[in-house]
Amino acid sequence: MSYANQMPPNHALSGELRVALGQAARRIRQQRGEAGLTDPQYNVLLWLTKKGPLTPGQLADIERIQPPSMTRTVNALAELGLVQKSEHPTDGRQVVVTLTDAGVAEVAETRRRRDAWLTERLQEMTAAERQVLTDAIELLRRIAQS
Amino acid sequence: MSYANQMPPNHALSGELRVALGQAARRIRQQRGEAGLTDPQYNVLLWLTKKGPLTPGQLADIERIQPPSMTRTVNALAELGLVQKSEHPTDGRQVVVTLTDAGVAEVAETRRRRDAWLTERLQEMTAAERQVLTDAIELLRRIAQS
DNA sequence: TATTGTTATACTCTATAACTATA
DNA sequence: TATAGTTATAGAGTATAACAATA
Repeated sequence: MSYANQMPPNHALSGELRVALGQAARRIRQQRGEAGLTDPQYNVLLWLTKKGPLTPGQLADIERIQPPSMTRTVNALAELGLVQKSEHPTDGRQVVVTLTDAGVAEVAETRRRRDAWLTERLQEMTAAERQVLTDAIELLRRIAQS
Repeated sequence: MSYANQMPPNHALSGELRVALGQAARRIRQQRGEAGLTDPQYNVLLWLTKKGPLTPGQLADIERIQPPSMTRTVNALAELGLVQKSEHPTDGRQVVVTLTDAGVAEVAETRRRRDAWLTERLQEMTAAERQVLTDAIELLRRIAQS
């Protein structure tokens, strides 16, 4: 058997990609500063920044975690004063999560700190390499959302 | 200000890449089958497959976690019968972790199961898109190892 | 009856601090 | 005294099951 005129088997790419993704993601995560927000907490603030107020259920769907997990994360952010929970105007079952001013400021500061390390790594790369990663982002999003 | 003749600022790429990486990695992780190994457990088996017997300390270094965390993972694998802990031949302080036959078989089976989902996603992509991800793997490794 | 969110409970990963055994 | 590994303890994320409130 030969693989002439054929890409390497997808399962080989799959295995390498999966391991590389996992290790890169963890490495980046390790760069969070002391006393910084955890990954799930920061992600929630990012979504609120991007989409405006959301319910816990919507946040759980976006992050693909179960509602009880999101309850926990939102409560932690509320205790930190970074988000505010309020009643839904028309549906008494729902809760609306809104960024506070402190939350907005925290997003800016945390983003700066957490991206700093990765930005340095990217600056060590060539423009062509950065382009590969730029192209990969869309594909990674597709994987994440499927 | 214009960005003509200039890449998007690296910090913008950094933020998008970080989020996309994290979400893709988590999505893939969610695909582990029931009763399958956890990520850290599987990673240890992979390293042992690749490098042969290692000490807990070496495994902790490779995975960039603290020794107590690795002790726990190795013990879990030992209880599952997938690795064996034995004395170091010359240094009584050290421990040697070796794959058992069951561990070797488990690696093959777990790899197959965990890669299956991602392989499907890759097959939905074009050859050019797969090439982007193939190129990205090396860059992700560089990020992970820096 | 269905939906939204929470509480209760449990498991895993991770970390730091303190301890044991060996070099 | 330094190193390798473990134990003790704690914090965070995640999940499922059961419950309350509302639609």
